[in-house]
Amino acid sequence: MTDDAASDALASRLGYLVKHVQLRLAEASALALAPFGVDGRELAVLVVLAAEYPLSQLEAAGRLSVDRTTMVALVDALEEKGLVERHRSPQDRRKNTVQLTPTGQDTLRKAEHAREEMERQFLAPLSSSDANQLVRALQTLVTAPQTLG
Amino acid sequence: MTDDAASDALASRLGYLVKHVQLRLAEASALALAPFGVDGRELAVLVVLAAEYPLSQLEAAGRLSVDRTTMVALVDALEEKGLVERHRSPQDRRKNTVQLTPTGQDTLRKAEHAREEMERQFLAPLSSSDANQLVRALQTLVTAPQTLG
DNA sequence: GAGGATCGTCAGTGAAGCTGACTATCAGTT
DNA sequence: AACTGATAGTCAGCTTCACTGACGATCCTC
Repeated sequence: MTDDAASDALASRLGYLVKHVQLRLAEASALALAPFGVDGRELAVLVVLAAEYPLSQLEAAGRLSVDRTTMVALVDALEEKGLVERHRSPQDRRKNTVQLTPTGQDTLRKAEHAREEMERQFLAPLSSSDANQLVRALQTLVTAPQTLG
Repeated sequence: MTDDAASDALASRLGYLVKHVQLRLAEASALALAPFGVDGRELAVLVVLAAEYPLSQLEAAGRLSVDRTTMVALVDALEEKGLVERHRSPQDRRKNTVQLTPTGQDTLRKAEHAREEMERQFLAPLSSSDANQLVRALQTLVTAPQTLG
């Protein structure tokens, strides 16, 4: 009874729901990606680097909406693992072009496969049409113009 | 073209979507709650305390799935603002019962109203049936048993 | 009343992300 | 060609958040 009152009070709160979905997803992601030695953020970097070439660190940061100083640490980690290589751009020597090594491409392929399987399991409690609609709704919210104030 | 490739590669990633929805929501929430001097986490504490009384710090922490050491800091902040009061429980003197002050109840009422309006605006890009279904899907995912491994 | 568990508290730790400052480089102007 | 302003990468330092481990106070069971 009182439990229900508290549950109800939280269960409809968007902030609570999104935060906890995120926590659960992060946990499942860490577990699924652990065998490949990368985390979700690093894998996302590999994805954007593979999708477009060549990409500077700043451009990659822009694709992921992360700070350029954050990207430095991400590329550092990936480089130490031998998954990417930095090269000074000949066209603009301020920029680093970052490209995947063969190992990086291999890791990307396997880790992406594991991520897809993890997401499938994560969405398993939903019907496939509900799952699709969830993804579409999230895309809409992320893409929608910010209406602040 | 290449932009689309990168967008596509990210747009369907659940981790990316949920994380960025969470970031946007946190931003909107901070803006909406700023006038009341509380943040989303503090408001959630007020909600569970108002829904059930009396609640110890540990019980409140359990309702929100936060650590008890985190709850200490949250109650500290709320107490400093005069929104809650700690009282040693007479039944079990290890426990603090935490109750809302009149100011706390007033703040809760107003801030909850603002939060609801913020969520309405946040979900405005979706049809109302899509919004309802999104909330239901998130509830399902949060409630579903963890299938780790 | 002795031993083990529970609650609140605090100090320290780690991850994530930011700001600000610095260097190197580029582009446009004169 | 030199000067100016902007840009890319890097680094140090800071903030926030949440955790672990330890501690004292209190409770419960035997």
